[in-house]
Amino acid sequence: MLDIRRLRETPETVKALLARRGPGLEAMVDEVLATDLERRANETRWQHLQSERKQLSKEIGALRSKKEDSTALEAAAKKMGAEMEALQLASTAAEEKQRELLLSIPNTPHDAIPAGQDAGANPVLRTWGEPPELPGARDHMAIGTRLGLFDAERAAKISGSGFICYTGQGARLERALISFLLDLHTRDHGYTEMSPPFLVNRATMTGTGQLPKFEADLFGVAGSDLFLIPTAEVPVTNFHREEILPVEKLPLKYAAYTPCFRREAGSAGRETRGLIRMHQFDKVELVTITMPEHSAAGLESLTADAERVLQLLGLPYRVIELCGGDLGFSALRTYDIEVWAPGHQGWLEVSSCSNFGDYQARRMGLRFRGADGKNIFCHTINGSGTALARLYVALLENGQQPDGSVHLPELLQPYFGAAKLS
RNA sequence: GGUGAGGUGGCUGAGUGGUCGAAAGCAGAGCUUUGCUAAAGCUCCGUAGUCCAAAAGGCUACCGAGGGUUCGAAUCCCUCCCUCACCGCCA
Repeated sequence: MLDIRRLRETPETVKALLARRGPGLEAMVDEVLATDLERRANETRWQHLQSERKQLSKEIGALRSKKEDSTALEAAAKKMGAEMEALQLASTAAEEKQRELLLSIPNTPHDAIPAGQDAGANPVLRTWGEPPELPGARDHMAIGTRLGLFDAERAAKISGSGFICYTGQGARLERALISFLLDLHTRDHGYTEMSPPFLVNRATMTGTGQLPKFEADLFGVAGSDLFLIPTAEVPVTNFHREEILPVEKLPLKYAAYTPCFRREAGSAGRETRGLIRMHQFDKVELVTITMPEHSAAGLESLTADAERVLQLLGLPYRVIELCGGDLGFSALRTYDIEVWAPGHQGWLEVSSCSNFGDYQARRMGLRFRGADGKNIFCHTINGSGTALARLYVALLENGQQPDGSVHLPELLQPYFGAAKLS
C-alpha cells in the first residue's frame, strides 16, 4: 500500500513511476486523491459536531448530578443525531473506498527500473557458468519417465492436470533437495528455519498483496475463509503482522520450506510442460525483514544467497532485472534467477528476489521502534531459495548421461544417498 | 463440538453508565541529589486520523472485532473472533 501522504504531496512523481508499469494507473491516483478530499471534509464536519455534542453531554451530566432539569439540552443533543449519522455514513464509505483503492494500486517501481511492456524488456545483469554441450539432450519428462522418478498420468487421475506425483528415488531426490536447501540457508547464510501453516486467512493474504486483487489466482477452501498459500512468503512475512519490533532484532531472516499452490489460470504452452508449471510445487523461500536504509543491500545479499544454490550445484544461470511491465504487484525491485535447462533449450525461472520497500509492511502494520522512539514501517524482502520443481528439471537435464542415467552434484549426494539416478 | 472463565496502553493490572484515553506498578526518556558501579526524588512517556501555511496547539477515534440501547458506553444488550481450563473426538 502506498502512503496517502506521499500521493497528496508528490502525485506527479508517483504517477510517473507507476507509468513504467504500464498505462491506466495514473487515473487511480487521481481517484484516490478525490476520495481522500471527500473523506476529510466529511470527517472534519463530523468531528466538529461530535465535539459539540460531547460538550452538551457533559453539561447534562453536571445538571443531573445537581438534580436540575436537563431536558432542553437533551433535546438539543438528540437533534444533532440525524446530520451526524449521515456524515458518519459518508465518511465511512469514503474511508472504505479509499482503502480499497489504495490496496489496488501496485507499488511504485524503484527509480532504477526501466519501463517496458513485458519480459522481453528485462535486462540481463550477469551470467554464471557454461551451458554444457549436450548433443541430443533429452528433456526432463523423457529422463524422468525412463527412470521412473514421477508419474504425471496417475497424478492427473487423482488430482487433475497440473499435478505431479514423485515416486521412489524421484521422491527421495525431492526430499534430499529440501534438506540440502534448508541446511545451506540456515547453516551458511544465517536464516532461521520456519515451518508455517499452508492455509492462511484473508487478512494474511491481504498483508502481502495477494488480496483483494488476485483472489482468482488462489485456491480457497470451501466452507471456510482460508486459502492455500501460493508461496511461503505469505505466512512467513505475516508472522510479524501488526507488530512493533525492537530495532535490535532487525534484520530478521527466515527460511521456510512449503508446498505452493497456484491456480495459474489461463496458462498453456511450452512453458507449462511437465514439471515447469504446476498447481502445486515445493519451494524453499527466504524472507528478510529489515530497516529502510538496509533493504537495498538486503536484496543484493538475499539474491546472492539464492544464487549460491546454483553455484554449489554447478548449474549455469543468469540474473535478470524485471522491467516495469513485468514487475510483480507489490514489488519495488525484482531480480529473477534463471537456470539453464538443456533439454528444454531455455532459461527457467527458479527464483524471484524482490525488495518490497514498505509496501507490504504498510498493508500489514509491520513496524519497528526507531532510536528516537518513533514507529517506522519495516522493509520486506523475499526470494525463492529456490523453487524445487524447476531446480529438479535443471538437475535432470544438466546431469543427464549418454546411458540415460543422471549424475548428481557432489554436495547433493550425501543427502540423496547415491551419486546418480539410474 | 460441549461447558466454564477471560480478552484494557510496551508489559502487569484497576476500573459496572457521565469529570476515563483510562488508577497503580514495571519497563523507557530527561533532570536533581547522594556517591564506589547502585539508590532516592521530581518530570515526561500509547496509537491513528484530522484542523492550522507550518510550529505550538486544538479536535476526533481507539479498552478483541462488528452492531445495538442511551443526551452520554471500557462499563448494559446482541453477534462473531481469539486465549485459557475441563470434557468429547482425534494424527
